[in-house]
Order: sequence, then structure tokens, then C-alpha cells
Amino acid sequence: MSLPDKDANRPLYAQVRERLIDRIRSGEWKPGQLIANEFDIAAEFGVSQGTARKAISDLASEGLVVRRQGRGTFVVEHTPAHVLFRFFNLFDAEGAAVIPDSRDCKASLAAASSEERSTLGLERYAKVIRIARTRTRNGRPLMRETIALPEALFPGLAERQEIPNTLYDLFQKSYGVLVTRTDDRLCAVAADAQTAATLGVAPGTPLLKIDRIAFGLDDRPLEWRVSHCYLGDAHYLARTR
Amino acid sequence: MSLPDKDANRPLYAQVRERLIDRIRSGEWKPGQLIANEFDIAAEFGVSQGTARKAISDLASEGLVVRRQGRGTFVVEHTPAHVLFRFFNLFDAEGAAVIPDSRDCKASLAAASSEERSTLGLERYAKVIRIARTRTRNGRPLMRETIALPEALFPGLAERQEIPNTLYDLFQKSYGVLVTRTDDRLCAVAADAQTAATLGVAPGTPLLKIDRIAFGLDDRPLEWRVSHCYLGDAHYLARTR
DNA sequence: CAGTGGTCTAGACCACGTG
DNA sequence: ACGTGGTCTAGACCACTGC
Repeated sequence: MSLPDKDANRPLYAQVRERLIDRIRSGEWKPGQLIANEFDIAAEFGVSQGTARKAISDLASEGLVVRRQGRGTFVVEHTPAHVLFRFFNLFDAEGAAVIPDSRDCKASLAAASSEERSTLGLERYAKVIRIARTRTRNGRPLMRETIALPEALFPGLAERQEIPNTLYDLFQKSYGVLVTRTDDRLCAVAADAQTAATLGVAPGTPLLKIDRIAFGLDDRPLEWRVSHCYLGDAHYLARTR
Repeated sequence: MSLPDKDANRPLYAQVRERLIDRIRSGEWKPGQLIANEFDIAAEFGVSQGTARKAISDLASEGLVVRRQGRGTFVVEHTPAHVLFRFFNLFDAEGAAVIPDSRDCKASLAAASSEERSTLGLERYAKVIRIARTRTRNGRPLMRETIALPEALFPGLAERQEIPNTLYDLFQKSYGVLVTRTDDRLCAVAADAQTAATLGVAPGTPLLKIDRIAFGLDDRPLEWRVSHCYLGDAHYLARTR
């Protein structure tokens, strides 16, 4: 196999990179799996090992694969621990990660609202799966979360008996959907009556609202998640660079 | 000139990279300045152009230099616009950057509190410059900000008549200090009486508190900044790649 | 036009993990 | 011992910029 001539003006390493992404997206290379080595990829596409190396290195810096010297290159896997490390940004006063549990999790299927359609980039009449849950820390309510997912991407998810704590792990293992990046919009809001009751605080208590959109391999929205958090001594950490 | 033999076991490109950082830190290469090209750097350190290239590319991906094809490689410059783009994370409902002004800016010199010492990594009896200011958007108060800076890094700053709006620009232009990354800790708090009065809101109004530590080239803290924001329809955007 | 960074090659050897 | 990724070299040509 070799590269098509059509993209002749684009760098070879970029073309190789996209072909490798296709393999991950199609499931030919599954999460956690060892992929072909640099020399085999180079030979297959008819480029030098250095060019194949750059393609793979770019994927590694994008977080799609993990390179391990002496062992090989592996498709990134969303183990619960990995998700927590990568996309979970809550830490306590000592700087330790806050790891929440889930409670009272409910899922349902519904026609997407106009807001859901525009946020998730859906067509009219598209359906969404809505999940609402309370997340706890040491048994105390930490946040109230509502999640909207395109039904087309996650068929049958609403009917599952058990919704796991680490959703991104489920997305990948059961639906082959990889979360590659997230945009979190943060602001402070006053707790409304219902949220206050759920979290066990007085109405009007300041809460951190996290409005997240998660994106997949093709950079299209996969999930819209709104969390209202009563953090106590914890905080959300945003690192720039 | 060539590399010392002592670091013989560390990669050449890493050694070259650090020597280049030294030049930026020492002021030999100033912000905005064109640095030597790949071939000259390679010749100077006795490595191949590819190795010099990797050292420079690493600096570029760290954001310390900017490469411009056909022109050369330049040390990053903290123009007001650049700082706003890079370290300012507030956006309005339409996704446009919120650009605040400063008002009622006051600076003073004081002995560092124990909290300031531990946050900024200072010795006992070290002095800090404290800055307090109100930041506005379209003439309305947006946030109240208090800033602590090690006096050793910014001598005489407290005595300046004018404190500019974009501090990181001043740090670099007047003190040769480059901010390379920031850690923001975010939480929601209720406005106390004084902050509420300053921001023109009712006491108890939920505010977004941003507790930031800014780091320099050597990864040591340069600034501790705490902002209390009444954002209105705006939000803080945190992107996770 | 000359000079820069960007891409690409075809080799070489090293460091690491596993059998 | 073997295969992997990691480093390094010495060349080549292309694309862009400014004079």
C-alpha cells in the first residue's frame, strides 16, 4: 500500500498520520492494542522510517497513542484511572485528586432540545440520551450533573441497567468512541431550590458550574455535560501550558 | 563552542535546548529578537542541523520561541495582545474574548506573609509587592484582583506611578521576566461586604474566584494573583487537550 | 535572488523491555 | 539475543519571505 497521489502537496507525515487515525477510528486498531512498528509503517506507506516516526510522534503528542521504549506503540486506553488523570480537574486543598462516586443515576431517551442540537451539532428531530446523576465524595454530595449524548453515537445506552462512574471508559469500550479533548466553561451560580436540596446546602449557596463539551477523534462534539459543584475545600485546576 | 562532556549521557538536543534557554534567560537574546538559524546553532555546538532543529522545535512547542517560515525564529514577546490571547481565559456568551481595563490600582511594599512566602517559595523576611485593583468591562466592575510579587524580582515596581493593564508585558519589558505557564485554581464563593460594594453587587452574590500562580522560565513562581469575578454572561474557558 | 524554516531520506548506533 | 522506540547524522529539495 502507498499514499494516494491526490494529496501530493501535503506533507507525507501528515498523510500517514491521518491514515493511522483512520485505523484507530475504524477499530482496526483497538484501544490498548499494540500498533505496527515504525519500520513496518514506513515500508507499508513507502516512506522512510523518519517520516513514519514523525507521524507516530504527532499522534503521541495528541494523546492518541502511547509510546513505550523497548515495547512498542499502543492506542490510548481510557481506563478509569486514565480518564480521571486526564479529564478530571478537581483537587483538594492538599493538591490530591478528588475522585467522586455516582449515585441516583437516571438515563432517558428524548427528542433533542434546540439548545442540545446546537451544542452537539445535531440535525432536527435527532434524539439524545439524557443522564442525570449526583456525584459524591466520601459519601457527601459533591455535584449534580446532567449529561446529553447524541443517541446516534450511543445506541441503547439509555436502556442499560448500570451506568458506570467513568463514562468515557464506557464510551470507548462499548461504543468505540474516544474522547480526545474537552472545553470547560466555568462560572459561579447560586444554588436553586432543587439543586440545593440534592447537594444538602442552603438555596443561594455559591456553586461552581462546569459546562463541558467533549470532542472525539474527528473533533465533533460527543457529549454536553453541565455540573453544579459544591466543592468545599476543593477546587478546579486549569493549567495553561 | 561545544557541549560539555559532563552531560554525555543526556541527549544532545536536550543539552542544546538548555543552552538556548540560558541565552533567553540571560537576556543575550531578548524578547522579539531574531535568534541564530539552525545551521549556525548546529555549527556552534558541533551537532547536526537535525539535532539543532529538534532543540529549537522543542522550544517552539513550549512557547518560548516562534518560528516563521522564510523569516527565522524569534523569542516570544509579551505584547499586550499576546498576553491577552495566551493567559486570559474569559469569554462572553458569544465566545469573544473579554478584555478588561484597570481602575483604582494601588501598589505597596510589605514583608511577605507566611502564606505569600509558601505560595511564592520565598525565604523568611523576604518582601513582596502587593497590588490591588479593580478590573472593568465596558465601564462596569468585572473583578477585584489582589496580586503579590517577590520584591527581589521586580525592584522598584511598587514606586511606579502607573501600573499598566497588562502586567506580564511589563514584567518582560522592564524586568526581563517571562511568564511561561500559569496554574489557576477555581472555585465559587459568596461576595463579602467589601468586595460586593466594589463590584456593585449584593453581599452573598456568587463570584468566581481565580487563584493563580504564574511561573517563569526556571519554573519558579513569579506571581500570586487572586481575582474575584462577577462575570455576568461571561465565563472562564479551560481547554483540556 | 539569497536565506530561512519545513520536509524527507537512508542510513547508524544506543537504551530499554522481554524472552 | 532480539525487537522496540530514542537519538543522531549528513545530506537533499521545497516553500516562503524579503530585498
